[in-house]
Amino acid sequence: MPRGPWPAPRTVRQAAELHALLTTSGGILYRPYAHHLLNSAVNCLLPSEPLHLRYALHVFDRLPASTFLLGTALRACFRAGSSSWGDPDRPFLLFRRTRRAGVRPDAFAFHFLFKCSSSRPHALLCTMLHAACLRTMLPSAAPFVAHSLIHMYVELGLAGDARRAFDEITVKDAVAWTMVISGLAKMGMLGDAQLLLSQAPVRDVISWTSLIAAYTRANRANEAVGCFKSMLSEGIAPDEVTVIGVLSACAQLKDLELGHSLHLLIKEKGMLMDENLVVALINMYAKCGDFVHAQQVFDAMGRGPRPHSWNAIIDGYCKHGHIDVARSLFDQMEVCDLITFNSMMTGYIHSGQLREALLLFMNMRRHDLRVDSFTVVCLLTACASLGALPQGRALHAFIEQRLVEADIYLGTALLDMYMKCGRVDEATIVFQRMGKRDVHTWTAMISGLAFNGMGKAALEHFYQMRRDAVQPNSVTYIAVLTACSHSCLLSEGRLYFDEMRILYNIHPHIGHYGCMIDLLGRSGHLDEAMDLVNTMPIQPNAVIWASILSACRVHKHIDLAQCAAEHLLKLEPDEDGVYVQLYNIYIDSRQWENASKIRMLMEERQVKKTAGYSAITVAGQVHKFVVSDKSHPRILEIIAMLEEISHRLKSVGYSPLTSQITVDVDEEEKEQTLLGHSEKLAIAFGLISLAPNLPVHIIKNLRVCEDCHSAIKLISRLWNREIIVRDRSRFHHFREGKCSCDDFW
DNA sequence: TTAGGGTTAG
Repeated sequence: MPRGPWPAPRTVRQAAELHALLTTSGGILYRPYAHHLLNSAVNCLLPSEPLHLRYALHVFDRLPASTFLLGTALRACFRAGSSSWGDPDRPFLLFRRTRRAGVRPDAFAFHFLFKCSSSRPHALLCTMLHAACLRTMLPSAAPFVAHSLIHMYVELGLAGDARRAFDEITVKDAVAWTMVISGLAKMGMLGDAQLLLSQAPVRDVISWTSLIAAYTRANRANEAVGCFKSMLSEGIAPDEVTVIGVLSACAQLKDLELGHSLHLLIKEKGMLMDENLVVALINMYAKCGDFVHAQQVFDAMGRGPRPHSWNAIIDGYCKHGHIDVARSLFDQMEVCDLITFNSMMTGYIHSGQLREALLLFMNMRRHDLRVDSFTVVCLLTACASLGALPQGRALHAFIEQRLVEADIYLGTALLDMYMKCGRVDEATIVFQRMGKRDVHTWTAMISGLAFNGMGKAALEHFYQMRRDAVQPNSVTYIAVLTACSHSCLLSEGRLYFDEMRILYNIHPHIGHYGCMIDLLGRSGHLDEAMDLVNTMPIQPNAVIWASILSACRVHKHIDLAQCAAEHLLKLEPDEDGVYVQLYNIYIDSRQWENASKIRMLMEERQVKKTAGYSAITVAGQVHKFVVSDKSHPRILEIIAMLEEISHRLKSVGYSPLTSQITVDVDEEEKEQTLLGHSEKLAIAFGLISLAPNLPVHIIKNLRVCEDCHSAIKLISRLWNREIIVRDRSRFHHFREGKCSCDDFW
């Protein structure tokens, strides 16, 4: 054992040698110098293996308790705690043991205890440590203790406690101000953070930056940019982190001009282009649709092995519909992560390529990626638009088994899936079980009820939403007005259409006008509907003229129908639906000549009729039928069932609506054509293959024809079967001879 | 032995 000063160890090996000396040479341990040496040994050991740290703590256990060593040991625990092998209880056990030995903890001990507690969600423990600290010392006496105390409460999301800890400090230093402001901002208490910022004696780059980032995270990009401007006007220079936050706000606002000027600022100031800044820049350019610059930054900096910048540009391409470019980048990636897959899958889903999305999902396993709630939300969205109920249910089971953490997005996507599959009861159960509901959740519920023809229930949910103090937004009002129009609730619709402006300052856009015009048209107030078309501040679009056209058909208003059709044919000359609607109107009113003119016009313009189909899922397999389809392997049984249907329908006085068929064939053949409609084939197949207690669930790409609608009502009664048909724009729930749409669709 | 802010997917 050398007598002179022993050099502080620099390597694990030197530290181990020192440990050996310290533990074998007895008396030296009691000299303060040994404590310093031990301390530097721990510094060497900390970033190395868990075994070394355990050894160091083992040595602490055998040393006589001292304030100094407690601090060092707690620091060791804290450093270890950030890795997976740290024992979370150790610091608190150490603290208790030393206190029992009569040792008074000092500021450093409390500092590290608070730091250790930040990662443990244990509010009571924190309060007890806080109280112990106050009994021993004043946090203000050592500013860093006050800082770590605030930090601890912030990390645990305890805003009130963080604020109290701050208020307790008698002499508040600049860091304490910054910490409480950034902490409140991080917890989403933006109003409080903003107020404190205005009261702070010094506002530095960090407090401004945290507020900017928090506004951006809360989707309040305008306010984030506002903060940035105030910060500049106070003469505070932004740094890299500030710029990242503002770039993200620019991406949200699609403010390319500001984004580009920030890029210039980065170059001018020679800011460090680290990965985070590169990601933020690429994201800004890509979200603004400036792929020339996005690609430039990406090619210069982002093509590294790590996926973050790839993710930013891939998501940008997906969001702008350039799925193929995104996919080609995706295929070039060496390392993908969950975000890459989720972005790509979302891209595919939004562009309607559901199969590709599901293939990617299958691929995730090969990359050893665990599915998370984002992924499940993507898949549920796909199930919802496909109407894939069994697959959606499988995902629900996956959630119930807690294989993925459920959050508010997941709950909303799940209830939306059930709604879009026509399962109002299951959607309602999901809704009722959700602990937290935001405006999206309520809107999904209201719009789901609306499309399923339960307008009154939708409005009841709207009242309840407001009772729960959730503010409706523009989309909520679309759902509310849809509920009114699908259930013909005219006076309610009028009320809400006016109310949204007065109560919430939401100005109606084309979608709201569309719902209102649809509602007026359906209720037979075609003049009023046309008044609104003529007086609204926006040019009417195809959806609006299509509503007028359908209302004209129901209310037999030929002249107006012609006018609406003319507008539609100008706006969407290739859309077959318009021709078909107008054609049917002429047929209904027996204007054969006009009808054949429409037919000729279609031929002339080479407009092709979209092939109608109906799909039904049996035992996880989707069966798709087109009109007069003979391709199904069980076609003989299906035909036999169709004959039975025809026979039983006629026995209760039903006569097929053959007037809709204009082809010059005999009545028998017309009946056969109607019987071969895809929805009837799908229902016949459902009746022969599904258990009698299961509802028959059909998904159709076009509107249900009138003959099928009447026939299905009767089938539901005769077979005592619930039949659900999702058509192009709504749901029909057939039960006991009635339909939820009240024959209005 | 002591301190604060951040990006990409629904």
